[in-house]
Amino acid sequence: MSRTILHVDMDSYFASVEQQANPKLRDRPIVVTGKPTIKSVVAAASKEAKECGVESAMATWKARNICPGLTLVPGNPDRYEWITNNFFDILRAYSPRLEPFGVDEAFLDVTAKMEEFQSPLELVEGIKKRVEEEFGGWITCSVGIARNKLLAKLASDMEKPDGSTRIRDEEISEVLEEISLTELCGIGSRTERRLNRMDINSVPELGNFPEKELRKEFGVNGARLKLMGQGKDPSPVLPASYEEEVKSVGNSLTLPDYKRTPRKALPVLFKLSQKVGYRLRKKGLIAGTVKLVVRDKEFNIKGKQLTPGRFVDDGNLIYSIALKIKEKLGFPPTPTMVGVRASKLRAKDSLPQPLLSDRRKRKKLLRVMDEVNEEYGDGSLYFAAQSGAEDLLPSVGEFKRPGDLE
DNA sequence: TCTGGGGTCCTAGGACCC
DNA sequence: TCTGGGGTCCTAGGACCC
Repeated sequence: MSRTILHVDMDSYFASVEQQANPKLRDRPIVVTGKPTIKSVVAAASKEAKECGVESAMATWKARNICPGLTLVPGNPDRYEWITNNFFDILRAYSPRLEPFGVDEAFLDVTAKMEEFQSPLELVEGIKKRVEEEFGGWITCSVGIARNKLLAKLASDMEKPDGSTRIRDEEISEVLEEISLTELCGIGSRTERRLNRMDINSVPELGNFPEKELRKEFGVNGARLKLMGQGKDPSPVLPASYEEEVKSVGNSLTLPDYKRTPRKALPVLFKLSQKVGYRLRKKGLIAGTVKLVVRDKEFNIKGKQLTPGRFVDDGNLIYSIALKIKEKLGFPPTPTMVGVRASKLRAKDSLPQPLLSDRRKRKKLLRVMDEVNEEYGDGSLYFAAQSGAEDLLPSVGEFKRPGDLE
């Protein structure tokens, strides 16, 4: 029996959430960015901003240029997470087989639910009505309906915002003829280029290509690619809760021009390490592996990781491990980005508690620091020792207000 | 005025153990 | 005196997604 799979995608998600939260932003072109500076990039654009041509991932200066009067809004991750949880709860009422895909999308297998409805579209109308009731019409979603995840995802993109699109089985081959390779989720620009080199330039060509040759070029992925070319996707909708097992926690930052030297990058790395440590503690996790990532002037990314044989959740330790890695990896003369990522995570309480009171004091100290930083903002309080960059930290008598430190 | 920041998964090779 | 094959862990790098 054929399955009925939905892909539900929130429209202009972060921007809609901000407009819902703040009436002053409604009906106006806004973009949500990481930091509201001209140097950053658009994370989400409101539909008013999209109308003037603003797209996500566009540099904010460029968005400003094509859309005068654009308002930049800093993101509020906690708010998005909260709304996302409400959103997923609505969907779960229709089927427990919900697979979150990013913060604002999910696949839903409603095959079993179809007996109760005349058509999938009727079910989708129900979902949309619930979403509207919940969020006052300010946050809407677009839904794709098809026999598998690949096609449902494709369909949800076809009519936006607030659309419902169904790809019926008999329409599949026609749809596949009309789309480009990269419109299939899983084929990016690199894969497209490799396919083009094999003289595969359309989705049907991919579907008809000999599997053996695809395997030769792409390994096990070759078989999957061929199926994609035929609009097939046997993968199940895997139910998982939204908060479920994070695999890694990392932070990175593109350096402003004046910090693009190894020496000036170190304090940034130090702060990123503290942030990673803080996030781990907040989640009650400890990490077995630390990875240092740097990007050079040519935008090549290099990373090196280390598994030191102990578990860490302390920014200072993470930083010192990062420094150790740096000795081996070296730093490009002009680093343009630095990042730290912690992986091999496990729950903190899965480790035996330390016996030394010294450790306990340190734990307490870290907890107090976290509270201060929560109150006054990231980086208000941190260790000066071990930063490897003491000279750039405020000296005694030069106390700075939170937010002054960069 | 180039090109953010958060992640995930996969592969391939090397080390090490049995 | 030479040396197979499997399992597991670690690491580097690539590709992709939102």
